[in-house]
Amino acid sequence: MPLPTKLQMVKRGYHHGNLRQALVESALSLIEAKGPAGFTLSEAASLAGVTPAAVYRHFAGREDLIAEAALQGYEMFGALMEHAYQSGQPSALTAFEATGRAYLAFARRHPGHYIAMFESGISVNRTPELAAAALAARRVLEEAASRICEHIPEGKRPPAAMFSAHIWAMSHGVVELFARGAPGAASPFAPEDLLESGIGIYLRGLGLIAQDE
Amino acid sequence: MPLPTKLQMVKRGYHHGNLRQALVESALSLIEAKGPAGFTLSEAASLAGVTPAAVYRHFAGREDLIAEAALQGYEMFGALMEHAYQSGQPSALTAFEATGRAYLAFARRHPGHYIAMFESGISVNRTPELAAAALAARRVLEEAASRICEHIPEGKRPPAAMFSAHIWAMSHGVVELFARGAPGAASPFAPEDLLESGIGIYLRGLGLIAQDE
DNA sequence: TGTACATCAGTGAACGCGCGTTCACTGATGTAC
DNA sequence: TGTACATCAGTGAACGCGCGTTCACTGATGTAC
Repeated sequence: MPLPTKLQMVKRGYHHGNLRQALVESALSLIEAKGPAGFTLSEAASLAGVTPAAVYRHFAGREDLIAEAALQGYEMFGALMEHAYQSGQPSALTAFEATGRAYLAFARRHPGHYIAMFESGISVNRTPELAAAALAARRVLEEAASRICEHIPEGKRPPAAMFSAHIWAMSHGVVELFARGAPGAASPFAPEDLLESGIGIYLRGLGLIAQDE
Repeated sequence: MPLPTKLQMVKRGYHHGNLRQALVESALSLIEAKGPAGFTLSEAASLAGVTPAAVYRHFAGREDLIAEAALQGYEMFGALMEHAYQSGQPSALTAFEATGRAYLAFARRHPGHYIAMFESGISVNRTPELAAAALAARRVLEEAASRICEHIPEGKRPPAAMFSAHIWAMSHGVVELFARGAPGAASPFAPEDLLESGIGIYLRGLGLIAQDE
């Protein structure tokens, strides 16, 4: 008896085998290629080799499909941030910097997910599941920020949530303005360098990196 | 003979009087209310009290109308930044901080323009005119950054373009993540405070504000 | 001041299109006996 | 091992809709004489 597993997922008869996930992936490709507005349910269906009506066996509709793509994105994103954080240990500083880089790397490597999450207009409060995944991802950064705050003298220590919001905003801004759209859109600097140096200056402002370094 | 001017713009006969601008303003209201995807040419026309076909007397099509809204946005934006910059003079620092605040204020006060400019997906390189307006706005911030750079000892002085890119990114990130969408979306801090404190810490990192202040 | 005429901003009807969604159906699969 | 049957993932035809866009037109305006 030959091994079936992988082949069965690829082979197509009347039944698809794993249509739900195939649709999510088709949607991601289309979103990546044509933007969230250019994405149509029908096109995603035909890219998955299936009739538009078949989509309704797995999703409530167009929005629901995008929401699933975003959910998977948040889950990946959270996991990547967590992994970056762990790999930067034991130093609180390097762990923190690694999460900053992970943000940009995620946007670069998974543009479809990124768009579904941040540019498709679907609300994170659409389902409790989605909200939870988004919160979990944010928590990683907040946790990293709060760990690093312990190194700041108590008097001048900013709230960790504010600290992480700053970093998140800078990361997001760099991605939106310089990493997406036309490559090298508006700046002579690579987004990675921009983010790295920006975070560096910010951390220096908090007294976490020596002024004379 | 009674004074005609203002009334004629409001009164409507067969001819509108100032349809072009009325369409832009209708488009802005719709974009603000329903997002860039929810905006339709037909709806903008009927909001302006006119048949969809009439739009084609003034614009090449739907995209062209959005582009005009974005263009007017960039022009306003540039002027506001410039004004903020001037009003913060003569101190390079306060002038610079004022431009940061102006970014957020613009997004708050003119959400339709802001969306047309940054979230509608129209490219800044669509027309030379649009590109020029966008560049001019960016130049104000770069100019402010470059003036402030003179206060930094030469050795540790970052390129002004990088400096301004950081500030732009942080401002943009704060707006996107915390000022738009559901109010108070993801942070317990007011966007204004978040931006102000973030820029403050960053400037401290550059040695432009005393560490002990 | 009045008439003829050119201009052109807006009309309204029509178009083709592709969308999201529904529905009764059918064919493949897996299970019970 | 073979047959009957339940399940349900996919089909394909159809729908109503509103979109952007076009076209020949018409009515208001301003100007020349």
